[in-house]
Amino acid sequence: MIENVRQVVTTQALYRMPYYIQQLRVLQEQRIETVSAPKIAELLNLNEVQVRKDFAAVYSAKGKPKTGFNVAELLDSMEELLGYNNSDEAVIVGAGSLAHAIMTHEGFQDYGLKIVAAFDTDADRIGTDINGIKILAADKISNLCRRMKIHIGIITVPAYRAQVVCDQLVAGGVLAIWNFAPVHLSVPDHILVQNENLAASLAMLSNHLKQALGAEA
Amino acid sequence: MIENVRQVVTTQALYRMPYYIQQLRVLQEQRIETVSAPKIAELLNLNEVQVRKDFAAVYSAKGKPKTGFNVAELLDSMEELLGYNNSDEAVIVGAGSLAHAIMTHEGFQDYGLKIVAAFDTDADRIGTDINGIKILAADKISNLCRRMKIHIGIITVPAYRAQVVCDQLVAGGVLAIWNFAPVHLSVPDHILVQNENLAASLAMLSNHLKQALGAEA
DNA sequence: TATATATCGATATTATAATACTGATATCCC
DNA sequence: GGGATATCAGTATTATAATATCGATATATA
Repeated sequence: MIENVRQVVTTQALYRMPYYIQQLRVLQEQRIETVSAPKIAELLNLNEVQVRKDFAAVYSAKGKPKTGFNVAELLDSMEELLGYNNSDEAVIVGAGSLAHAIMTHEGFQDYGLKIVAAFDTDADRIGTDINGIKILAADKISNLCRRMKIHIGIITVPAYRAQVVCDQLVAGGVLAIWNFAPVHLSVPDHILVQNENLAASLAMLSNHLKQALGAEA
Repeated sequence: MIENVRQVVTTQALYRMPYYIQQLRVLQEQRIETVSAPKIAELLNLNEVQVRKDFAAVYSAKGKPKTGFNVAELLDSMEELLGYNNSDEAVIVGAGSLAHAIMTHEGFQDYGLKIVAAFDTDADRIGTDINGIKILAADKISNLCRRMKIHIGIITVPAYRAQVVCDQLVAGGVLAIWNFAPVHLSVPDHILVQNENLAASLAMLSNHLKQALGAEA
């Protein structure tokens, strides 16, 4: 039996990866070739050991005492891990202003996301296009996803529509869903739902403010 | 010495709150007056004990065996906790398409967020308005925040500008920052930075896909 | 060339969050 | 009215993630 030797990348570590990548790119622009875990930890306000472990999880080569890690190689393996090199095709459902923002956001191509179709139910929107991508009628979701072998669906519809849309995406063979609607979606076990919960973030802000202002009083 | 008896609300619990609220509202619309922890757990695909503990953390009254919790009261205390009732004023910096999406998103008022000013450096944008809110020159950030006693700053500028903007907000007395730029921001200890890390979410999706498609092959 | 030191990887410890378990109790149903 | 049972609250356990510690080693410096 072949054991998978490489350490598993934890959810939390994955969340930190984009920050490492961004920081490593800055260092690379400054022509800095090696960097130590403590240095990165200082820059990103993290714990040194945590950084070293995160690196170990994605970068099979070793760091050198007194020197640290090779910036270019680290960057490569992280970008590889996050799939920045091979692009995943996605569709987006709900062609409102949030969809517009996502579709015109240039960064996402660099991150390996390519939106190939958009859907809406609003007759006024169907047939128009955003950033060169045609907006199609929502009843074509499953069909198109299946035909084009789409694996990612992005949901930016209102809460009450989200589950229906989700079901259509799943029926179309989508394997991962990026959900911007503030609802829990029920899906089969093998499907990943990544919730972009803006309301939850706001909850954090609000709670912090309450504490901060309350303590003051 | 007075002890604070109420259980502290953990970060993770706060994240779940908006989902509870959404679900409770659905139940309320259906004229359902009480609900049990196991029922909510089933609907949101959570653990029953977790739900009960989350409830206990925000709702000082008790649930009843065999019956559960009062939907309306639970909802009230959660909305109170998250500050949905008293609205926090905020400014947004970087008037691009993401800012547009946030400013036109109607839900946020309900969540107690009121955006009162927008800033940009682009001369073409300054003086125009989004959704009735004037776009001002970015060099006025600190001043306006201080004058209007703004406590929340939203950052939607490109990565390389984010730290500068952040410093201006902090200088203006802002206490909490909602950061959509994919960079780590350095701030004094008492300031909360809530990162809306879209790149990290994408990383999750991508990683899941790699696993799912890899296993298949 | 010898010594000091920054950093490494590995292991141990601690903190935080999730889940399982247990006895008590309000409601339901016969 | 008297079980049967769903649910509760509280406590115990387990899982996960973060941090501290320690011996080993590559580089720098005297």
